Amino acid sequence: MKITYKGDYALKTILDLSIHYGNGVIAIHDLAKRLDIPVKFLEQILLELKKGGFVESRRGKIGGYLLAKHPSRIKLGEVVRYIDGPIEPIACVGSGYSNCKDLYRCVFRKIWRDVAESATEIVDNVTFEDLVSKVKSAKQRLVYAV
Amino acid sequence: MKITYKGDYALKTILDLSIHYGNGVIAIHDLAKRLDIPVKFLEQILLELKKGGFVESRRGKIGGYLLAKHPSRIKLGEVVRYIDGPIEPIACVGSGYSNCKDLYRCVFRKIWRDVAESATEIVDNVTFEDLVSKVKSAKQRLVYAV
DNA sequence: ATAATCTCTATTAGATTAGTATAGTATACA
DNA sequence: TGTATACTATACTAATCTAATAGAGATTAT
Repeated sequence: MKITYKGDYALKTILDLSIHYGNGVIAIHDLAKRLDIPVKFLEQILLELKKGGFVESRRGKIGGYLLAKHPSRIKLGEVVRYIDGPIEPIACVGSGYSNCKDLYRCVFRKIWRDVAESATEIVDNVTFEDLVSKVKSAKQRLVYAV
Repeated sequence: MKITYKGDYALKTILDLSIHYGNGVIAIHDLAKRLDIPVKFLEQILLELKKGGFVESRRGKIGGYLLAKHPSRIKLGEVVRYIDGPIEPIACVGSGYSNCKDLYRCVFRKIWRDVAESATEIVDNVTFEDLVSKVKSAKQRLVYAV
């Protein structure tokens, strides 16, 4: 399991769209500015997120992007798996490897599977709605702190 | 957290040496044959494991490698961290990032830390002695099965 | 001496990743 | 109906990482 730079920003993109959920579309230009990454790079991320069914787009002059479903219906784990692949420390955990040749590997596999399961349990138990409320309460604390 | 090919074989190397613990040194040639990887590649792995204090070596004609400590005193997690780096899904979990600039990142960081902690708990709770006994009982089952 | 073994560093080939470039297509609106 | 603005799609590049190879050297039993 490795979250890439692209994956990291895919998550931040969805979080941003979650925060602005219900306010219509958001232009990629604004999104890129807030996330502080190149527009062209973000384009690729958004295209991939669209293919994955996480976001929708409107073309044309007042076009932009918006979430394809309510933030409460998008799990953190789903997005991670879609962008950065299976949540496993090594590529031998999933099915298709059950008849592994060497005993050594098998001894480790059980452990990697445990690790993958515990990680999955964590990230599949967090929705973007949860994250939005965390962002909001963090902002709240900031206000009081000042 | 990503176990590389090299890391995978570093673990298998230590497991092999654990199985043969107490029988003196093992020549790299034999090890490479059992693990089925190029000798030259294994050399680098062993050199690194030596630097990490996991194995010792004897030079000269009847030289070879052996574990530097008893298999019960080597945790799986130690070796993983030494060869493949910190057990984190993304490089923003450890200390040194506590003053992160953007709120977005902070919201995710807590989760990546949770993931890292649960993975660490698993791999730090397994010693190579444990793995050896698993290998042995697996072999036992094989015998009975035939 | 010499053969067998470990030591050390450099190099290469391929894959992955972040980022850039460019030529489109769709739509609102004057 | 023209045009500005936005999304679509694919190709390309530079940097980094990884697996693997190469070769010269150091140590030790016999």
